[in-house]
Amino acid sequence: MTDDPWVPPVVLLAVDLVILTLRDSRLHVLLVRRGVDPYKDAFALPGGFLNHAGEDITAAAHRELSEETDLDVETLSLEQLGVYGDPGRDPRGRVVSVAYLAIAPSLPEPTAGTDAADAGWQPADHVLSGDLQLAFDHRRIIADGVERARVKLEHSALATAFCGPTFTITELQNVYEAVWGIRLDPRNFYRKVQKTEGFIVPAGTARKAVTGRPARLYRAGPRTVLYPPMIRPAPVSIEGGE
Amino acid sequence: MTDDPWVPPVVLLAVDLVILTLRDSRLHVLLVRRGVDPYKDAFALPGGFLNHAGEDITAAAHRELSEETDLDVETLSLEQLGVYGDPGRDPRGRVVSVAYLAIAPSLPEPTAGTDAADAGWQPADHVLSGDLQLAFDHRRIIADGVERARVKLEHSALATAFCGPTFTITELQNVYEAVWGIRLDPRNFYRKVQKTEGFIVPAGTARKAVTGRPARLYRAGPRTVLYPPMIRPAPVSIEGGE
DNA sequence: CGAATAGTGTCTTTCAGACACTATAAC
DNA sequence: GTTATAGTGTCTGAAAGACACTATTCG
Repeated sequence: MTDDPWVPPVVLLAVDLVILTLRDSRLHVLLVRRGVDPYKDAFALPGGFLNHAGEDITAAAHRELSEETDLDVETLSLEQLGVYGDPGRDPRGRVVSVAYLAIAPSLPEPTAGTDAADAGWQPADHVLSGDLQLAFDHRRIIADGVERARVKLEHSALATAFCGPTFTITELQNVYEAVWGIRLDPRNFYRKVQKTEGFIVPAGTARKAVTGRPARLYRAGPRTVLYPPMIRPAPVSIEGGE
Repeated sequence: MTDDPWVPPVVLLAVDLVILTLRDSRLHVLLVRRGVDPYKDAFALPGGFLNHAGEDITAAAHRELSEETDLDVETLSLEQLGVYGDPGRDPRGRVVSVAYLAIAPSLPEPTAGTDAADAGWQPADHVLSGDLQLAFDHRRIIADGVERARVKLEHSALATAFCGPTFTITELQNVYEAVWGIRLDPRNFYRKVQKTEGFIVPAGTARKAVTGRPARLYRAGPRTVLYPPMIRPAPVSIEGGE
């Protein structure tokens, strides 16, 4: 504390979106290619600064989301991931970014990019492995977003956000397998999902596959918190380091 | 959106701390009484603005924490809780606050307040029930912090952060009971905690109670992620609303 | 001895994991 | 019929919940 005429410093506030979806049973993240410096031509998360000083941060996230995807705001999962504000993360000055995690159902279209040079879905494992040049600390943000999605799949009905309005149990299982990166036994998965009351509710039967028995369709149920949770067979590695 | 030479808006960045501890087997949160407007004389979370434009946010949280408590930075749990930036949350202007959650071991001293008019531990349930006049959106932040602590107790060794360097299993059980707000069976708790390898490690035996058999002492083990997790008997209420 | 707290053993039920089996479609 | 996917039934082992019992201190 000082007794001088001290004034608190100001920062630029940005919003970044980690938008995850499933394509070909693999987890993908939406990235744009930057058209301007810094990090020109590198991949980056969709996002941007607040429009005006009075804009709500969550509203800004929704705005950026609808600018980058043609997703319905209603059907959409969007939650705050965290703040990334290391000094020096942005060479332009002190930029503090609020990251959001959004889950999108599989979209047939690659993307309807508007803002950025071009936008597209990139496989998450490819992005995280470090092969792609990413702007700022966005690789870290994506890693945090993927990990958040993994954890939320256990305790919430988030998995249904990856699916369309109706889906089969097998499709739901694909979500878990893709996000967790493991294989699950279909029989046990059926049993577990069915007995978790309110998780999914029947929505008729329909053809989904070209061959084989037609699967029943389900919609997301009213339950948002899963108890007991879905069990992730084993953490990637049992933590122990000291 | 304008096509004028637009410049992004700036915001004031603050840091707020939800510091939780156990006193008399009840969860408490550290609050200060504001000496200045706005919300003069109301209770508020310890915190403040960045010192200078280049200060790291986490560093600012550590700084505020050591200003409010005399806790060792090393032994301390501090993690980001989220961003609270609603326009209008602060009448002075656009203030965006990054909230942090800190867990403190039970301290004999009420507090060594320095910055604020006076500081003290308040029972969490009392604070959350709405009896106390709280500044800004701090009640909401505290509620989020308590909920985060509840969840983290299940999957991490956070509970040991509530205890001193050594503790008995009964003391550890008290942490779970206080934070979760339920009673646990001591026998089953012993079994569960003991077989979670690396959670706690023996640290001799010593007198803790005035009467009865002396309890063994333990220290926090190397494991930070608990797998399998501690099971919270039932969520406060099974979520279902649509 | 009794009171009080610490800690162990055991039974039962529930549930995850493994896997054999049946069901319904296209061809 | 064969092939392919959907869905059910059953066994087994591990672990949570309930709770009787023993252990070690103080007075």
